[in-house]
Amino acid sequence: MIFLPLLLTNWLNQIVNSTKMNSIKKDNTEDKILDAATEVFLEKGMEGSRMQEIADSAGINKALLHYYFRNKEKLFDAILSKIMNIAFPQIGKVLFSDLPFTQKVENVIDIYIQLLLKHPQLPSFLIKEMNRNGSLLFQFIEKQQFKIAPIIDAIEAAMDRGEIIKMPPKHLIVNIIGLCVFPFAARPMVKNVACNGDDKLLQEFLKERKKEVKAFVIRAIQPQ
Amino acid sequence: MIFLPLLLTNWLNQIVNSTKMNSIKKDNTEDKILDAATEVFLEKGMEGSRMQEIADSAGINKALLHYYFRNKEKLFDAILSKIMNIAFPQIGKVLFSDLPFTQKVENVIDIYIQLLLKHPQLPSFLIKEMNRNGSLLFQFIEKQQFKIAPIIDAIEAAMDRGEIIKMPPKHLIVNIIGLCVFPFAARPMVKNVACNGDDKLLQEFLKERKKEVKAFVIRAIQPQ
DNA sequence: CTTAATTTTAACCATCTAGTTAATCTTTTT
DNA sequence: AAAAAGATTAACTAGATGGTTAAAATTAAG
Repeated sequence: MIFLPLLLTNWLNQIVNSTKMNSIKKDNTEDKILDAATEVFLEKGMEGSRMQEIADSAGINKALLHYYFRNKEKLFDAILSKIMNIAFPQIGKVLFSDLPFTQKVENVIDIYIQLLLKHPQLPSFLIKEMNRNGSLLFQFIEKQQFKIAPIIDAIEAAMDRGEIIKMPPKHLIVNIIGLCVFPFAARPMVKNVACNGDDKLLQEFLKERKKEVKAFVIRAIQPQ
Repeated sequence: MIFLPLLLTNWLNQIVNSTKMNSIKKDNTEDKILDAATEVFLEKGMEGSRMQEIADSAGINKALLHYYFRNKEKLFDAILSKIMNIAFPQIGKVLFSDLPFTQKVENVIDIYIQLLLKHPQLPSFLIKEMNRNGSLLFQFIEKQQFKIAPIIDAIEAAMDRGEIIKMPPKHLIVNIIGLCVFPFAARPMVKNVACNGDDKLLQEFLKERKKEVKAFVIRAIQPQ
């Protein structure tokens, strides 16, 4: 029975790595720019980033940035879809498999926190940008034809089957995402208040989240 | 028995209002500036805000801003402590009362979400600023002599008494705060994905959080 | 009422930053 | 090899923005 967790880990890494951003190092200039821009934008957001810093970070002249991407907005758009595709991984596969619902929930939490451990700046970046320009989200969600309805249907079906307790599905979704995402968004606070400002303790705490969030959610949704 | 919820509501409002920011409208310039600055900074953050906009919003000349507050940083610091004192309300009183622990948890959730309904920009503001300048938090927490240890002790005591299930106290704290805060931080997403972009639906959803978060947390921590 | 101190303003300055231009270096094509 | 196309650079421009200054308006003091 020991191979089961191994298999899960393996398959989980596949999903996460399929969306890795430091793709195969091409030495062509466009990719160098995109990689540098992704890093800087993720760290400082659209408004906090400087074209000069991105140029320096890519090891090129600032004018070359405008040669490849006409302006800052175009460059930002170019990396945004990349980032979005990382942030909204295809959890459909997990959700519409025929595992018990609680198992699906555990898998989703595993995938998400694994992803966040790899890209810890993602939540604060997205929160910053969506609050700066709400239509960003809207555009992306329309383009990706992302629909929440089937997820809600799946949750309601599980409730009807008595697999989990009844509650408004949207609140369940927000709860799960919030539990995964919040400590990463508020990392500096968690680090200072809960981990004495120690980076290693923080890292450990965030890794523990996988186990703790799963246990917490399961207790909250399992029928008595 | 009908007066009990009335009393609770009343007392809850007292706590929330004791930290209200639109204090008694004085017409002196300094307060006009502080009010305007608080609003603009909360909305757009330190870097996104413009001194000109704050001046306009306060109905004064830009130079007057520098007359009262030497520079942007000083002005920001002035409003930050104000905002911090709103964001970290004295939950000590609730936590160290002698109610059953689950009751304390419910009260804390009520207080927090009530506060967030009044100041919905708080979470995204704090996340933005703490990620921009981590030491902001650190300084404030040191100044306020905020200690997490007694809270953890109270939680552990409740666990030892068997009032709630055993789990790492820090994770419980992060879970509760995350469940309260996240949907406000990610408002634009919740609005678009869960509420069809409708503001009224969003408002209703956020109000429902009080009830839903309480029920969710209680189920997750109560002994079987 | 006059003078001094305080408050407010318009105009200005310095700096930062996105974006442009024209020239140079490199690669590809013929 | 010559010419053309593409990639890269240094130097520059325009506009925004934080901050200053000196004068004008207002209030307080004698």
